Amino acid sequence: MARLLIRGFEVWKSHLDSKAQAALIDALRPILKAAPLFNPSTASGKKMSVRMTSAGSCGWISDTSGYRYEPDHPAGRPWPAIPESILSIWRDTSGLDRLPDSCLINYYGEDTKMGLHQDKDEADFSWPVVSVSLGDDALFRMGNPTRGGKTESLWLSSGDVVVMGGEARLSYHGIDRIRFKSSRLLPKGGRINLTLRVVT
DNA sequence: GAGTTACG
DNA sequence: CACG
Repeated sequence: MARLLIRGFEVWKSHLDSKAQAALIDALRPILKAAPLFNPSTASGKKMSVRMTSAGSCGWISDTSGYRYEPDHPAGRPWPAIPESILSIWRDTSGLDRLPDSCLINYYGEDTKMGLHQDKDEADFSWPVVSVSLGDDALFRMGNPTRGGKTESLWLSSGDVVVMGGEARLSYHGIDRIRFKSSRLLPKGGRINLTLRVVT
């Protein structure tokens, strides 16, 4: 549907219809079984409210040792492969031949928030980051490449895709609020965000 | 350091 | 009292 450009963030509203969204949830089920969600902490030892896991050749990890990409789930097994249905969202929205190495899977519950941050643990910032929203609505905040200054917020809903490339690739962004049970995609409520990245 | 809160 |  509509494509908005806000501070360099490319927002594809309603990119995925409800059938495609349901198919993605089905594709995620075996991944979450093989690589269960875990509750990370920041480098300073504070618990994050989001729960996460990954698919792909590497996954983003945060613990008291710091932020990095690892080839294995904390339990020791390699991350599951990224399903074709997810790779095809990357192709459609990025238009690139190169595929992402990593798909971070974040689960947001009723009170989960994600503070303003940059995605900067990747080797080459010329590749965009693609973010897929599934489930409950989320208030997304978009800032600037440096801390401070004005920000703009936008409600993201299930099926929306955000592409962070170019001037927005290193821009601060975060999630301020979840409208719990605003969507019926996940019967128990909550939001799943998929973040696709070229890491290496 | 992807956290939390105060404050205008 | 919601927002930045």
